[in-house]
Amino acid sequence: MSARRATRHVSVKDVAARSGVSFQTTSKVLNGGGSVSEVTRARILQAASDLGYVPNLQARSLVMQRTQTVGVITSDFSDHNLGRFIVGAEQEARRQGYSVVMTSIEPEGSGTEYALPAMMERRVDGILLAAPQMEQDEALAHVLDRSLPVVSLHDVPGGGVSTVGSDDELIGLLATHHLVERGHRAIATVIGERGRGITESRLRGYRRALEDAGLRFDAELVEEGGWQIAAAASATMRLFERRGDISAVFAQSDTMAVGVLSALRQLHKQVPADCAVVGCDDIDMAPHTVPPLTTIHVPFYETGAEAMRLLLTMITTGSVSPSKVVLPVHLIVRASSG
Amino acid sequence: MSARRATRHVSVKDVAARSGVSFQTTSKVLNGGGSVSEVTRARILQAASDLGYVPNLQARSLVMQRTQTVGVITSDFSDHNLGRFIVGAEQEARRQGYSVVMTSIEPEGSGTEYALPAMMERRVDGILLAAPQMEQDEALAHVLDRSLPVVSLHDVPGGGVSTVGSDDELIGLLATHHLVERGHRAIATVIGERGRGITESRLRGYRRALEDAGLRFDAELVEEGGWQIAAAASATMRLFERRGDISAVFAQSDTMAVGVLSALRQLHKQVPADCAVVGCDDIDMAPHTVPPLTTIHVPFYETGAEAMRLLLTMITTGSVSPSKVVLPVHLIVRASSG
DNA sequence: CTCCAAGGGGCGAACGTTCGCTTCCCGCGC
DNA sequence: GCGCGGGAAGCGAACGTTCGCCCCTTGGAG
Repeated sequence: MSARRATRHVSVKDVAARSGVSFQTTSKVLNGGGSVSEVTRARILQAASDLGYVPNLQARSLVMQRTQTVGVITSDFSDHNLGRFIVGAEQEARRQGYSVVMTSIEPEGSGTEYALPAMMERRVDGILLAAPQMEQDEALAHVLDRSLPVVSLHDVPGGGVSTVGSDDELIGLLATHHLVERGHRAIATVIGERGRGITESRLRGYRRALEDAGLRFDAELVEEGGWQIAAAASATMRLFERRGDISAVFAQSDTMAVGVLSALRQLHKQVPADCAVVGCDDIDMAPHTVPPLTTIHVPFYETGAEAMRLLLTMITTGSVSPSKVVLPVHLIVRASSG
Repeated sequence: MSARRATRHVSVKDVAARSGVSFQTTSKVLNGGGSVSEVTRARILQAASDLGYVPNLQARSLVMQRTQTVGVITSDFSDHNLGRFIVGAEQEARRQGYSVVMTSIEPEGSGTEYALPAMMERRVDGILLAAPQMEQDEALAHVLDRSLPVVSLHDVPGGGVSTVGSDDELIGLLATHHLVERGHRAIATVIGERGRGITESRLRGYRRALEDAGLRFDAELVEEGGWQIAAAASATMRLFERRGDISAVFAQSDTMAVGVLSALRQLHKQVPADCAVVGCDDIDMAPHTVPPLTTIHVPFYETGAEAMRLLLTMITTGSVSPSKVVLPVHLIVRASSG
C-alpha cells in the first residue's frame, strides 16, 4: 500500500557511473566549470539528460552556504494591495533565480513565534517583510543581530532595516490638497487602524494640507475605519451624526472609500454634489465604483519588485547599510470629487 | 566592505562541544529521542539555548529524504479569489508544520519551464496547482511520472491528479435558476475566457437551468468578458446592442458583475428594475456594489485549506490514488436581483 | 633525451544532519 | 565470583553536493 518512493532521485553519482567518470568531474561539467575535454563533457551531458538528472539544491546549499531562497513574511495577502506587492516581489526574485518561501502570519500576530524560526531553519538568504502588524514586533531585532539582510515595507522598531515604499504623508497631502483646491472647507477623513505608521503618516499629510490652506485641524473630523468596508461605512455615519456640514471625505484606502460611498448613499447624499470623496491606493475597482473614485495611485507591484531588487542586491554584495527607497505616487481625478 | 558572514551558524557540533558530549547524542536530545540521562539532556538543552542553536533543515532534509516543504504554483494571485485560496492553503500547511514555496507563473505561461524545475530542484514533497492557465499544460505529465503528490484546483490533462473545488456547473445552475424563478425569460450571461474548464462548466449550468425551465438556449445571449471589469462592461454593451429585451444577466464572476453593473449604468438601465444581475464568487465587495450584488458564495479559503489538507495526507500516507473533493456553494440574494 | 607546462581527471574533505550499531559501565542475580 | 542485562553515550556511515589539491599523461621546447 504505502510502498512509495517509487523513483529514486538520480544523483551526480548515477550520472557519473553511466558516463564512466568520477562524480566530481560530473559536477564540474554540470556547473559549466573546470577543464574537461569536449568529448567527456558531451558524454556526461548526454547521460544526465538520459537519466533525467535534477540537481539537489538542498545538498548544494549545504556546501555553498546559501540557499538561493528568500523568505517573505506577510499578513493576509488576499488583501489586494499586499497581493500586488508580493507578486511583484516574487517575479523579481524569480527573474534573478531565487525562490520565495512565503508565510502569512495570522492577524493576532502569532507569526513571530512561527514565521521567523521557520525561515531561519530554512536558512533563507534574506527576508522581505510585508506585515504591517509586525511593525512593533521586537523579535525582529533578533533577526538583525544575525545580520540577515532584511527589507521591509514599513519601518521596523530597532531601525537599521531598509525600507521601500511610497511617501504616505505625501499621499495624505495630495488627496486632501485636491479637496481643498476644489473649495471644500469641512473635510473629514476616515483613517485606518490607529497607531500604525501608515495611518499616522497619511493623517499627518491630511493635517498639513489643511494647515497649508489656513484651515484648522479638527479631531472631530477624524474617524477610525479599520481598513474594512463595513467599518468605514459606520465611521462615516458617526462623522455625519457629529457634523452635518461635512462636504468632503478623504478615505485612507480605496477599500474604505467604498464603505464611505456606501454610507453616503444610505444618507441620501449625492456624490460629489453633496459630498466629495477621495481614496487612495488605486485598486482595480476604483474606476468602477459609483461614482468612479478619485484616488492616489500607489505602485504596489513596482514596490514589491523594487523591494526584492534591493534585498537581492544586499544579499549578493553583502552590503548591510540600510537604505530607503521612495516610489512616486500621483493623483488620479475621477468623478467622485466633482 | 563585503566581509560578511558575520555570525557563523551554530551547529549541533558546537552545542555538543559546549556540553561535552558527542554531536550525535546532542542530535538525539534535540529530537526528543533516545535514551539519555536527565542531567545530560538538561545540559545539552541549556547549551543549545545559550548558543541560540537553530537546526539546519537543509541538512536534515538531505538525510531524511523529505523537505517538509510543498510547492504552490499559481497564476497572478493578486486576484482576490486566488489570494484567498492560497492563504487558506498556506495556513493549513503551516498548521501541519510545512513550509510553502510559491511561484506565480506569468500570464504567457512561461511558467512551466521555470516553475516546475525549480520545485523539483528544491525537492518539494508535493505540489499544489492553482494556475488555471496551465489547465492544458502537458508538462505536468512529467511531474506525475515522478509520482510526486499533486493536488490541483482544476482538472489536469492527463488525469490522475486529485482536485479540490466547487461544482461549477452547479454554480451556473443556481445563479441562473434564481433568475428564472424571478420570472426572467431573456437571461444573458457574461462568461470568462472561452475554453477554460470553469467557464464551460458554469456555462453548462446556465444552459441546464434554462432548459429545466423550458427556455431555449440562445448563443446570442452569451458574450465573453475575460474575467476583467472593463472587458465585462463592453461584453454587456455588445449584448444589449444585439438584444434590447434582455432582462437579466448572469456574470461568471463578481468582478465581471461589477463591469456589467457599470455598463448598465451607462445604458441608463435601473438594476434590478430594468435588468437584474447575478454574479458568483462572493467577493468582499459584493455587498457594497450599487446595488448590492446577488451572488453564489464560493468558499475559496476553505478550498485552499482543504486542498492542502488533501495534499499533506497524500504525502504522509504515500497514497497516490487521485480523489476529488467538492465543496458546497450557496446562493446569496441581495438587491441586484430584485 | 630530459624537463616542464598544461590539460584532463580523480581524490578527499567538508557542509549539518539522522540512524543503526557498538561499546562501556554499573548493578544485580545465581 | 561470574556472567548478564540494560541504560547511557559514542562511532561510522550516509544523504548529494562543491572545492581545493594532487596526479597522470601528453607534447613541445631546450
